[in-house]
Amino acid sequence: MGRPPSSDENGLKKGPWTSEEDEKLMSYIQKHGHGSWRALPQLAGLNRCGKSCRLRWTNYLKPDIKRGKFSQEEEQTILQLHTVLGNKWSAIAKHLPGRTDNEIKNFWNTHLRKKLIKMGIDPMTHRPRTDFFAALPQLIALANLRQFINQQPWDDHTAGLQEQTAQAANLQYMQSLLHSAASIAASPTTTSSLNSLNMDLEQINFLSPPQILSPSALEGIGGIDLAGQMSQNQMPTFDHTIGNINTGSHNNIETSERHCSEGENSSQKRSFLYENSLPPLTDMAIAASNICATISTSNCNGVSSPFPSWSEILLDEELLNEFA
DNA sequence: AAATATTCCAACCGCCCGGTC
DNA sequence: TGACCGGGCGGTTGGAATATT
Repeated sequence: MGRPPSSDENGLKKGPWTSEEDEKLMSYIQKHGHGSWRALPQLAGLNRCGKSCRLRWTNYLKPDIKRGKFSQEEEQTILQLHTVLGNKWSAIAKHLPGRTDNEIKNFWNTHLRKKLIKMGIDPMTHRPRTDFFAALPQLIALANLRQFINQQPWDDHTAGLQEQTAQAANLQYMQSLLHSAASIAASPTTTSSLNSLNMDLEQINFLSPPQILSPSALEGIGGIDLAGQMSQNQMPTFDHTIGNINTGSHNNIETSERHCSEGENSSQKRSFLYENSLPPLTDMAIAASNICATISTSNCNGVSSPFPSWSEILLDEELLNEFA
């Protein structure tokens, strides 16, 4: 692993360390301490630069280094510290005995960062991502879950359970909507103020359940051909056998798009939906705001919904406190 | 079974900062 | 005061290992 063996312009070796080199470095430092890193290689009989020796020692050879998988506690600690410290890996490492900054940095980049993105959280701000599209699969899935629950032939014994489940689904659905909306409102880069957001939200009540989002309902939103990109079989479904929601994951979207014809700006549109190619958050916030505007001029005036409007949800103090 | 893609992580790179002269 | 040096730091690279097609 790492780099191929090579040497720099001074003839100093680069690349992976051999066990012989490790042994030389360790025995020298154990006897004399590292002292001046620049002088160390010559004194220890190593054909390496001092910097390389220092990195090898601090990241790998130091006796108190803990190796292996990160525990749940360590993971939580890193997440919490990253919220406060950002990419200050050495500062974070000080709170994790035995872990090096390099190891923490790698763990962040390979695991935690991706994990947060999958959860719809911006890894840099630790806030929910400020776009509707990131939350769209979850929103659609929750809407469909609700419909699924309502359509089931429940008997008297399960009616109570149905009601509770439906309430839970409603609550979760509204919470997701609220999160998305609040993120946009909180974004310093978005152009829509809370007032205009409320206005927009009132006008997109048609998205409230129990109406199920179909590809045709999504067609044309914000000039983005979602219907073409999310084919019917990628729409969220409820897995009856294991009780899981198939949200029509980003991977599904990506796969389905390979079979779609490439329309104008299709690659640009596609990038909107990719989990791992995140567009700038500012763009997404503006796009979301544009979508609201587009919807408000083109859809469902006067459609009544048994559910509270988004603005009603937003203005509900009790709910706000609960979700705060 | 082979080809291809993705993940992982040790090691390197280059910038920056503080200490010394 | 500015040049130099040592060391620390975050970001990036690239190849082995592993997973997927």
